[in-house]
Parts: sequence; C-alpha cells; structure tokens
Amino acid sequence: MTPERTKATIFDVARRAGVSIKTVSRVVNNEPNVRQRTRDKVLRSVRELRYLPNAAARELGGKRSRVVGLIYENAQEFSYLNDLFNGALRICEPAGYTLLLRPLTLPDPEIVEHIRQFALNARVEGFVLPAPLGDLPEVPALLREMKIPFAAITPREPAPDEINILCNDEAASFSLTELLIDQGHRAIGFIKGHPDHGASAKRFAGYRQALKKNGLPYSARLVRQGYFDFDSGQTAAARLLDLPQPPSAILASNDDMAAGVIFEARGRGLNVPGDLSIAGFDDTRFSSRIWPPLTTVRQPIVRMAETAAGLLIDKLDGSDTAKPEAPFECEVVIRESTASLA
Amino acid sequence: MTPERTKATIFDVARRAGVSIKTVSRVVNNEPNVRQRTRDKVLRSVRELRYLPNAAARELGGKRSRVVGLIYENAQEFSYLNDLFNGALRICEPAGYTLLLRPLTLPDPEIVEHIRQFALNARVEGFVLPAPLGDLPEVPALLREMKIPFAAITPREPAPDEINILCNDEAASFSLTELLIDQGHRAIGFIKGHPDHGASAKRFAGYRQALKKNGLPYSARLVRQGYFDFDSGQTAAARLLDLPQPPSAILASNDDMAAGVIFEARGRGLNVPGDLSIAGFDDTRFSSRIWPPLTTVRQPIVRMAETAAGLLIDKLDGSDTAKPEAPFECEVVIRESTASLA
DNA sequence: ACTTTCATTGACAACGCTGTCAGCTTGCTG
DNA sequence: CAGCAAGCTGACAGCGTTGTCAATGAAAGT
Repeated sequence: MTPERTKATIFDVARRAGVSIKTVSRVVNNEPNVRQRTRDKVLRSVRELRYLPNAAARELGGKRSRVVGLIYENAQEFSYLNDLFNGALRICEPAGYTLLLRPLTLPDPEIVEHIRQFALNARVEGFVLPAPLGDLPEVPALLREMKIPFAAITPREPAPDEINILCNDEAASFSLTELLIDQGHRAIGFIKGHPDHGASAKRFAGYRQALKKNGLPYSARLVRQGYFDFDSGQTAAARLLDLPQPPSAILASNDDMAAGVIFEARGRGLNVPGDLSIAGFDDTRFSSRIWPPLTTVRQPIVRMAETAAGLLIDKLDGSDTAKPEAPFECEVVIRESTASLA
Repeated sequence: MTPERTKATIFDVARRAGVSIKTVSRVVNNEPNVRQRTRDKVLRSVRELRYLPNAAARELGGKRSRVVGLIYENAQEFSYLNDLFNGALRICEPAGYTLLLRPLTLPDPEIVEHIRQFALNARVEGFVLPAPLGDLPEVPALLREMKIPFAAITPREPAPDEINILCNDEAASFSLTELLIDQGHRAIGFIKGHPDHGASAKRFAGYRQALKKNGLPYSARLVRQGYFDFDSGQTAAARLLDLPQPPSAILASNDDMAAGVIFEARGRGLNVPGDLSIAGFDDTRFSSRIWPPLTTVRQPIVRMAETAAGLLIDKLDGSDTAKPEAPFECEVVIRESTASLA
C-alpha cells in the first residue's frame, strides 16, 4: 500500500517550516518580499511534503482560474489542431495553466452564446483563437465585452491591444508561385481559400504579385473560389481542367484542396506532375504520404501556438511585456507533385 | 453596455426563493427530499438570476472536481482522436463535467509519473483510456492504486470491475478478408498492427479465420509486422512485393499503413487496384481522399466514446448501472482500392 | 389525542487558499 | 541615537459551495 498520506495543505507546510500560511502562499506564488532564507525553508518543506496547492481553493480565494481556452472550428484540419494544441499545452502546463478545448461547428448562428457559455462554465481567463475565429466579427467583440483577453492566430486584421500571431503567408505564396514559374509554367491555376480566413487573401495576393513581377498576365479565369476542404478543391480543379486551355499547374490554398486536385487529376487519367503540377499549403500530416507527395508550405504552427499561449499567459499574469511579435517565417517544401514543364 | 450584473451566488437565489442556501444546493444537485413546490420556486429564481454554480466553491466544499481526463498517444491518428474527443465531450459537457486532454509520447519510461502528475494537477476523477493505454500494464495498475476509475476503449483484455468498450474487430477483419477472397484473391498479404494494441491481434485472428474457413493455406511469409504508422506499412509492403510470388492483395491493419502500401505500390509503378488490391482499417479522414479511395473498416468511434464517457460519469455519480456493454459493430466500407482479380 | 416516523428544511461549520492590513524588523539618514 | 522608510511577516476575514446534524412539520400508528 502506498503511503496514501492525506494530501498536505498549506497549513502543514507552514507548520513544518515554522512560518504563517501567508508566507507559504507568497513563496508558492513567487511573490516578492520574502527573505531568501525564509523562502528556502518553505520550499524545502513544500518538497518534503510534496505539497500541491489546491486549485479549487486557490480559485475561490484568489479569483483566478488559470484556465486558457482554445476554441476551434471542428472541420479544421486536425494535424493543424494537434500542433496548435501541443504547442499551447507545452507552455500552459508548466506555467500552471489548464488548457481547455472547445470545438465549434461553423457557421454557427449561436456562436456568441456558445462561446459565452463555455467561457462562463469553464471560467476561461484567456482565449487562443486560431483562424478563422479571430476574423469573425462577433467573436472578438464578445470577448472584449466580457473583458477576456485573447491571442489571435493569423487573423486578417491584427486587432490593436490584443495579441496577434502572424506569419508571412504572402511571401510564401509568392515563392511558391515563382517556383512554378521558374519551372516553366505559364498558365498557373489558383484555388482560393475560405474567404473567412485572413490567410486566404494573403496567399492570393502573393500569387498575383509573383505573376506580376515575372511579367505573366493575370487571368481571372484561372482563379477559382475554394473553401479549404477537399471537395471544393476537387470541384475547382474540375472547372479549371475543363477550360479550353487548362493550366499546366495548379496552386491550391491548402493541402486538403490540393489533395482534391490530385484526386480529380487522377480520376481523369492525368499524370501528376507530368501533365499537371500541383502545390498546396500547410504541410499536413498526409501531404508527404499521398502520391505524389505534395509540394507545399510549412508553417511553424507549434512555435506560433507556443508564442500565442506564452504572450497570453504573460498578459494574464500581469507581466505585460507587450512587444509586438514579428511574423513567423513559412518554409516552402518541395516534393514530387511539381515538376518542370516538359 | 450589457447588464454586467455581479454574478449571482447561491445566497441570492436562496433569498429570492425564500429558502435556505442548503435547499438551493439540494435542488441544483438534484438531491431528493425537496418538496416539488419548493423545487419549482428555487428553479424559477435560478433561471431568473441566471445562476451558475461556482465550480471552484463546489469542488472545495464537496470534494468533487467533475473532471474527466482523456490521455492518448500523441502519434495516434488524428481523426480517430477527434472523433474520440468529440464523442466524449458531447456527453461530458451537458453532464457538467470538464474533459481534459493529455497527450503522451510513447514509449514513455516515465509514463506512470506523467499520468500521476496529470491526475493530481488536474484533479481528474476518471479517465478515458483509448488503445493502447488500457493495455500497458502500468497504466491500469496506477489508476487502480490511485483509485481512479477508467473506461478502456478496445483493450486487449477487458479489465473486470472497470468499464470496457469493445468492438468486433475480429468479425470485421474476417469480412474484409472474405471480401478479397470472393474477389478471387488467393495470395493475400497481411500487415499486422502494433503489438501493444489489442485490436492488432483481433484483426490478425479474423484474417486467419477467413483463410481457414475458405480453405486457403496460411503462409507466414505473407504476414509482416507493422506498427500502425505509414512508414512501417510502406516497408512491410516493400517486403511483400519483393517476394518471388507477391500477393495480389494486401490487407493492412490500419489505414495509415494501407496508405503506405499504396505509396509503395505507386512508387513501383503498380496499378491499384489493377495489379494490387489494398484494404485497411479505421476509415480515416483521408481514406476516401487518397487515390484510389480505400476499402476499409469503419468503427463507430464517436458512439464508443460517448458510451465510454457516459458509463464513466454514471460511475462517478454513483448511479451505478454496471451493465456490461455489448461490443460495437464495425462496418466494412468498400471503395476503389480493391477489385476482382482479372 | 399522543406518540412515532419520516420527509423536509435550515443553521453552521468546514474546505484551502488569497487579499488586506497591521505589526514587527531592518537598515538608513540626519 | 532617534526617526523613518522599506522590507518582511502574520492574523484574520472572506470566497461560494457542500456535509452534518438538528429542528420542524406532516403523516401514520396506537
């Protein structure tokens, strides 16, 4: 039978260290104004008793729940979420915060009520908002009304006074498009992302810039609207390939759609990349595992999530450094779904 | 400006209803021995004041955290996890429970300490243990020592006195194998799953039974060990295809490995399913989106997770119905990666 | 009518922490 | 060496519930 000692409380620690409970509280919470010797004494008995502060009492007494919420779109690519969650968790856990997930099915007419309920029930102190939640106008509005700070990941428009985690989608898209141009492609199809996501516009902008810089004409016919899902990618690809003069390369705004493009191409007996080069965005778990492996752009999502959670916690803890973060760099990953035009 | 009323407490509700706080507590917790009229009065003022019990106070006073933990292997297929989480959440949330996720990187020599820390920090009252966690001997042992109940999902050996959620992997594997046999395949390769997962043995058993029942010889040469990941599937496929008399069909114990098989086949210029039929297990998000779409087996994971969470909560709440659950049925999904032998 | 028995209700003490504020030490300053 | 500010420490009152147990009231038995 394991010692099964009754959980030690702050009283036990205080008695053992010969100080008051308040002093223990100070030490445990890293507050100033405790002599080093006292601090050591307390820390020792904390260790010896394996003292673990009771979170409920802490919250009740101190009004702080130390809960960070991560709301996300349920349809979201899960490997993205996984990275997001792992990154945020890696910061929250050692900082003594609990990270709570809440999926949302979009579009959701009652989104405000759902988030409010979640925030209230779970006593969320701060939110991490992956795209597109930072861009839906109701969400930031609600959180501001509730006075809950948040960190928006890749929002279209960085909210002033809030934490914004950005990455240079535009530059990455530019590089990817230039890569195709360098490979000799002239007619390059583009499938836009979901209009609610800030990244969509940026990726499209990078594509246009690359065309322009390289003196290629922009043709609206080669551009189709997609919604970041496989089916919309497949549909858009079908339209592009039905064109009298179909593109020799298609750039999809994410990998799910790129997979849809590959699917459609294969269905038509087209050889990828022989007959059609295809590239995407995101470097999903499956991007390297479908055939052919996909040329794509990798975002440092884990680091972005870590930064988001870190800044958010800093804000919640009041250690407000408030330095505006530089955008994260994306990386073009070249695989076998793209090739030089024969 | 929204009413921003100071959050109502149990006192406010009690005053308004003209009863004591204890009575309010009884009503809110659905305890017996409250006259119907009183109950109604209380419920009305609860509604009118939008009363929400303070979870911290509740936990401090009542010793119940209402936290359910879901630990999982981080490498786990995401769509599986997503279903698992959504299913469990769908039960936990309305029941007033918080569902907390905790990824684990296996193998983990300190797994016991990690889980213990998590359980203590998060004050987890009960765990949902997806495979293979229910099968690692340390984990159930630890939880029993800590007196934390758990619901194991598809464990190899159902633990008595605990909640076990099973599904008939064996029968599904049997059907899938018979499907291939019916299509005329005689040499059917099999890639085993990770030995830590209970499902692996069952799927293998189903394969062997189907061979036997249909009078086909079992050849160990056609069986390779895999580990549920893409790479091991690819490697195993390479070995099988290098055989002097390679199989005309390969059955992989999950879709990740099946994708690896497809990848390998494509790399060798083989036509799927023309030259090689391939089937998997799990019906992953991507199973229908790779080319060709994969014949596979779908588990009702969402329902399994719902059941797991539901039974666990029943146990935690003391409403112990303790009926042994019947195994869930899997469904064979026939797509285009399998075809009759020409 | 007079107990006895339950169902119903309430008073009040935990629960384990943090915030407030007062008191005690130090170390300086003049 | 008094006087004062700043550093350090502790006493104690909450925080919003639930558990315990006693009080009350109503129903049933004699």
